[in-house]
Amino acid sequence: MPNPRYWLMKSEPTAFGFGDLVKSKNSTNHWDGVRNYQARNFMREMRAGDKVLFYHSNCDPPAVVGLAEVVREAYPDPTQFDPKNIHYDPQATREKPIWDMVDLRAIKPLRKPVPLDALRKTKGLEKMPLLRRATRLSVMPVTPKEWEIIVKLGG
DNA sequence: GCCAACGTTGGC
DNA sequence: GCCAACGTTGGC
Repeated sequence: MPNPRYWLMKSEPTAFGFGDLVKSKNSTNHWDGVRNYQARNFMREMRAGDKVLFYHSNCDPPAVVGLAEVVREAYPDPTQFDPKNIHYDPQATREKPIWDMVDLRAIKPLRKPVPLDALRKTKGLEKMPLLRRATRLSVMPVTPKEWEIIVKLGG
Protein backbone atom coordinates (compact mmCIF):
# COMPACT_ATOMS: atom_id res chain seq x y z
CA MET A 1 0.00 0.00 0.00
CA PRO A 2 1.17 3.57 -0.59
CA ASN A 3 2.41 5.45 2.44
CA PRO A 4 -0.61 7.00 4.09
CA ARG A 5 0.22 10.16 5.93
CA TYR A 6 -2.72 10.04 8.30
CA TRP A 7 -3.84 7.56 10.94
CA LEU A 8 -6.36 7.06 13.67
CA MET A 9 -5.42 5.46 16.98
CA LYS A 10 -7.82 4.40 19.70
CA SER A 11 -7.23 4.54 23.41
CA GLU A 12 -9.44 4.19 26.43
CA PRO A 13 -9.19 7.50 28.27
CA THR A 14 -9.24 5.70 31.61
CA ALA A 15 -6.04 3.92 30.55
CA PHE A 16 -4.28 6.64 28.56
CA GLY A 17 -6.16 9.64 27.23
CA PHE A 18 -5.15 12.55 25.04
CA GLY A 19 -4.73 14.61 28.20
CA ASP A 20 -2.13 12.15 29.42
CA LEU A 21 -0.19 12.62 26.19
CA VAL A 22 -0.38 16.41 26.55
CA LYS A 23 0.93 16.15 30.11
CA SER A 24 3.82 13.90 29.10
CA LYS A 25 7.34 15.29 28.83
CA ASN A 26 7.57 17.22 25.54
CA SER A 27 3.92 16.18 25.01
CA THR A 28 5.45 12.93 23.83
CA ASN A 29 4.93 9.34 24.87
CA HIS A 30 5.16 5.83 23.52
CA TRP A 31 2.09 3.91 22.35
CA ASP A 32 2.55 0.51 23.92
CA GLY A 33 0.25 -2.44 24.39
CA VAL A 34 -0.86 -3.05 20.81
CA ARG A 35 -1.41 -6.83 20.55
CA ASN A 36 -3.16 -7.13 17.23
CA TYR A 37 -1.20 -7.98 14.10
CA GLN A 38 -3.08 -5.73 11.74
CA ALA A 39 -2.72 -2.78 14.07
CA ARG A 40 0.96 -3.56 14.58
CA ASN A 41 1.54 -3.75 10.86
CA PHE A 42 -0.04 -0.33 10.39
CA MET A 43 2.22 1.06 13.09
CA ARG A 44 5.20 -0.32 11.23
CA GLU A 45 4.15 1.68 8.19
CA MET A 46 4.12 4.93 10.13
CA ARG A 47 6.79 7.48 9.37
CA ALA A 48 8.02 10.35 11.50
CA GLY A 49 5.83 13.34 10.77
CA ASP A 50 2.71 11.32 9.98
CA LYS A 51 -0.39 12.81 11.59
CA VAL A 52 -2.66 10.94 13.97
CA LEU A 53 -6.27 11.37 15.07
CA PHE A 54 -6.44 10.47 18.75
CA TYR A 55 -9.70 8.65 19.47
CA HIS A 56 -11.21 7.90 22.86
CA SER A 57 -12.98 4.54 22.95
CA ASN A 58 -15.07 2.78 25.57
CA CYS A 59 -16.28 6.03 27.07
CA ASP A 60 -19.17 8.44 26.76
CA PRO A 61 -19.15 9.69 24.14
CA PRO A 62 -16.54 7.89 22.09
CA ALA A 63 -14.88 10.65 20.07
CA VAL A 64 -11.89 11.95 18.16
CA VAL A 65 -10.43 14.33 20.70
CA GLY A 66 -7.03 15.48 19.50
CA LEU A 67 -4.28 15.61 16.93
CA ALA A 68 -0.86 14.09 17.33
CA GLU A 69 2.14 13.24 15.20
CA VAL A 70 4.55 10.37 14.93
CA VAL A 71 7.95 11.35 16.29
CA ARG A 72 9.59 7.94 16.49
CA GLU A 73 8.98 5.07 14.13
CA ALA A 74 8.23 1.50 15.21
CA TYR A 75 10.55 -0.11 17.77
CA PRO A 76 10.06 -3.03 20.15
CA ASP A 77 7.45 -2.60 22.87
CA PRO A 78 9.25 -3.51 26.13
CA THR A 79 6.02 -4.54 27.87
CA GLN A 80 6.04 -7.77 25.83
CA PHE A 81 9.13 -8.93 27.77
CA ASP A 82 7.81 -8.13 31.25
CA PRO A 83 6.03 -11.06 32.96
CA LYS A 84 4.43 -8.65 35.40
CA ASN A 85 2.94 -6.52 32.65
CA ILE A 86 -0.59 -7.11 31.48
CA HIS A 87 0.70 -7.05 27.90
CA TYR A 88 3.37 -9.67 28.53
CA ASP A 89 3.79 -12.09 25.65
CA PRO A 90 5.71 -15.26 26.62
CA GLN A 91 6.44 -15.97 22.96
CA ALA A 92 8.37 -12.75 22.50
CA THR A 93 12.11 -12.60 23.14
CA ARG A 94 14.54 -9.71 22.97
CA GLU A 95 16.19 -11.44 20.02
CA LYS A 96 12.84 -11.90 18.31
CA PRO A 97 10.38 -9.26 19.48
CA ILE A 98 6.84 -9.58 18.20
CA TRP A 99 5.24 -6.29 19.17
CA ASP A 100 6.23 -2.75 18.31
CA MET A 101 5.25 0.69 19.44
CA VAL A 102 5.72 4.23 18.12
CA ASP A 103 6.21 7.54 19.91
CA LEU A 104 3.57 10.22 19.47
CA ARG A 105 3.65 13.91 20.26
CA ALA A 106 0.43 15.78 20.98
CA ILE A 107 -0.20 18.63 18.54
CA LYS A 108 -3.41 20.02 19.99
CA PRO A 109 -6.78 18.98 21.33
CA LEU A 110 -9.71 19.52 18.99
CA ARG A 111 -11.69 22.61 19.99
CA LYS A 112 -14.80 20.48 19.56
CA PRO A 113 -14.23 16.75 19.98
CA VAL A 114 -15.97 14.84 17.20
CA PRO A 115 -18.17 12.11 18.66
CA LEU A 116 -18.76 8.80 16.97
CA ASP A 117 -22.39 9.56 16.12
CA ALA A 118 -21.29 12.73 14.31
CA LEU A 119 -18.73 10.72 12.35
CA ARG A 120 -21.47 8.30 11.34
CA LYS A 121 -23.65 11.14 10.08
CA THR A 122 -20.94 12.80 8.03
CA LYS A 123 -20.69 12.23 4.29
CA GLY A 124 -17.31 11.09 3.10
CA LEU A 125 -16.42 9.04 6.16
CA GLU A 126 -18.49 5.95 5.33
CA LYS A 127 -15.44 3.89 4.41
CA MET A 128 -13.61 4.37 7.69
CA PRO A 129 -12.98 1.03 9.43
CA LEU A 130 -13.80 2.81 12.68
CA LEU A 131 -17.45 3.01 11.64
CA ARG A 132 -17.78 -0.65 10.80
CA ARG A 133 -19.87 -2.42 13.36
CA ALA A 134 -17.82 -3.74 16.24
CA THR A 135 -14.45 -3.11 14.68
CA ARG A 136 -11.65 -3.97 17.03
CA LEU A 137 -8.89 -2.44 14.98
CA SER A 138 -7.11 0.09 17.18
CA VAL A 139 -4.76 1.55 14.57
CA MET A 140 -5.98 2.38 11.08
CA PRO A 141 -5.08 4.53 8.11
CA VAL A 142 -7.09 7.69 7.37
CA THR A 143 -7.30 9.23 3.92
CA PRO A 144 -6.31 12.90 3.44
CA LYS A 145 -9.94 13.68 2.65
CA GLU A 146 -11.19 11.98 5.82
CA TRP A 147 -8.57 13.81 7.83
CA GLU A 148 -9.66 17.14 6.39
CA ILE A 149 -13.35 16.46 7.11
CA ILE A 150 -12.74 15.40 10.71
CA VAL A 151 -10.34 18.22 11.54
CA LYS A 152 -12.86 20.69 10.12
CA LEU A 153 -15.64 19.17 12.26
CA GLY A 154 -13.38 19.52 15.26
CA GLY A 155 -13.12 23.26 14.76
C1' DG B 1 -23.53 -4.48 32.63
C1' DC B 2 -24.88 -6.67 28.34
C1' DC B 3 -23.71 -8.84 24.42
C1' DA B 4 -22.49 -8.86 19.25
C1' DA B 5 -18.59 -9.20 16.61
C1' DC B 6 -14.49 -11.06 15.66
C1' DG B 7 -9.47 -12.37 16.36
C1' DT B 8 -7.03 -16.15 18.50
C1' DT B 9 -6.27 -20.69 20.33
C1' DG B 10 -6.03 -25.42 20.43
C1' DG B 11 -8.00 -30.14 19.83
C1' DC B 12 -8.54 -33.17 16.40
C1' DG C 1 -6.09 -26.95 8.24
C1' DC C 2 -10.79 -26.92 10.12
C1' DC C 3 -13.63 -24.98 13.26
C1' DA C 4 -15.68 -24.71 18.02
C1' DA C 5 -14.64 -22.51 22.15
C1' DC C 6 -12.82 -18.74 24.26
C1' DG C 7 -11.47 -14.01 25.33
C1' DT C 8 -11.60 -9.21 24.30
C1' DT C 9 -13.30 -4.97 22.36
C1' DG C 10 -16.20 -1.41 22.65
C1' DG C 11 -20.83 0.60 21.53
C1' DC C 12 -24.97 0.82 23.68
